Amino acid sequence: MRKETPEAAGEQDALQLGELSDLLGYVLKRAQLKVFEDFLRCVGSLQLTPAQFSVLILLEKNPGRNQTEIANTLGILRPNFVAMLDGLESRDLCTRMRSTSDRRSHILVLTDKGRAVLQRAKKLVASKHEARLNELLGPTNRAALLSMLSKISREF
Amino acid sequence: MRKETPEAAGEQDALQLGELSDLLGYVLKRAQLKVFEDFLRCVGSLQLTPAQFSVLILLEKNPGRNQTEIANTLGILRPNFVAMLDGLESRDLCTRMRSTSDRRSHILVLTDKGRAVLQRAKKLVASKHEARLNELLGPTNRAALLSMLSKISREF
DNA sequence: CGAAATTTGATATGCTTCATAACAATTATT
DNA sequence: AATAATTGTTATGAAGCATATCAAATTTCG
Repeated sequence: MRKETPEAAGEQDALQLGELSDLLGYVLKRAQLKVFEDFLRCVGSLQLTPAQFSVLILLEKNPGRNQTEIANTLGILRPNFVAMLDGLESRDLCTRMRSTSDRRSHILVLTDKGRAVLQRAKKLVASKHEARLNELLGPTNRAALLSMLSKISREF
Repeated sequence: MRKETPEAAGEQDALQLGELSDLLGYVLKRAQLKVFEDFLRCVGSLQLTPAQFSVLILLEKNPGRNQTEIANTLGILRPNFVAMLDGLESRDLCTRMRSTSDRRSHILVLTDKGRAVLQRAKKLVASKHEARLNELLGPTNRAALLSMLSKISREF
């Protein structure tokens, strides 16, 4: 077994990233993977993925909405949202209720358990996940980062 | 057909994102999708995905490396890199050459066509893709954004 | 040296995400 | 009333991502 250093398995010398280090999309993707990874570490004990967490947050802030509305604002396609809701509903985190005004649509509501899990998740995210980012970047930089990313999401 | 405004299909009022707008992972993912989308618009005429583009860049800056080394630095698992290389090789953009020093490994080399396509891709990326980002953020902000994202990739 | 362990590229496989077409039930349009 | 559109759903396929396994080649080390 050749093991020169504890890490760097497979490379003898570090490779040159070249213009990749200046390619925003590349750095963005790498950072996003890291952040999601840490999210799962922090909130994984509640068995919540980032996508599921985002759904619960939206249900809490927007009561009375149906599947299409929630899915659309999250960029989830309606067909793919069905299985996702099945999962949340089977764990009793939310419920589909037939709308009385439009019997085609399902109004989505958080259950008490869903609300409780969401509160715990929010605390984990704030105290572990976002806190670690704050420590790494500092509050000012973190705010600037969020602002620029939001701008890209909206206007790019 | 009820069509109040040209856009916003499916929602009557915009939903509240709530704490999602302050969740770095959420904003990061949305921004990343937008950037990749634009990358494909700009360089799609060359039939290059972001991942393929990153491979070609790495091959150019790191001649004489094998599949494991290239895949590892890009975070691609070796099994998944095989089909990717098959695609690039079938389009005559790169070649696998058996190493003379280690007959297990394949040295990856850019073909002339691969080099030419890469140059054209780089120009498209610089003149259309990154230029648009520069216009949106400004050079200073863009540099700060890159710096913070790199820091997250490395140290988070 | 020579047996055992490791590495490399590859195949098979499964899971998750993402995208499209189509359908029944219901509602809106005209 | 007839037609079109919307909602949730199913089926389906492509793409990304992960693991186990394999043969060939190399390295390690008794």
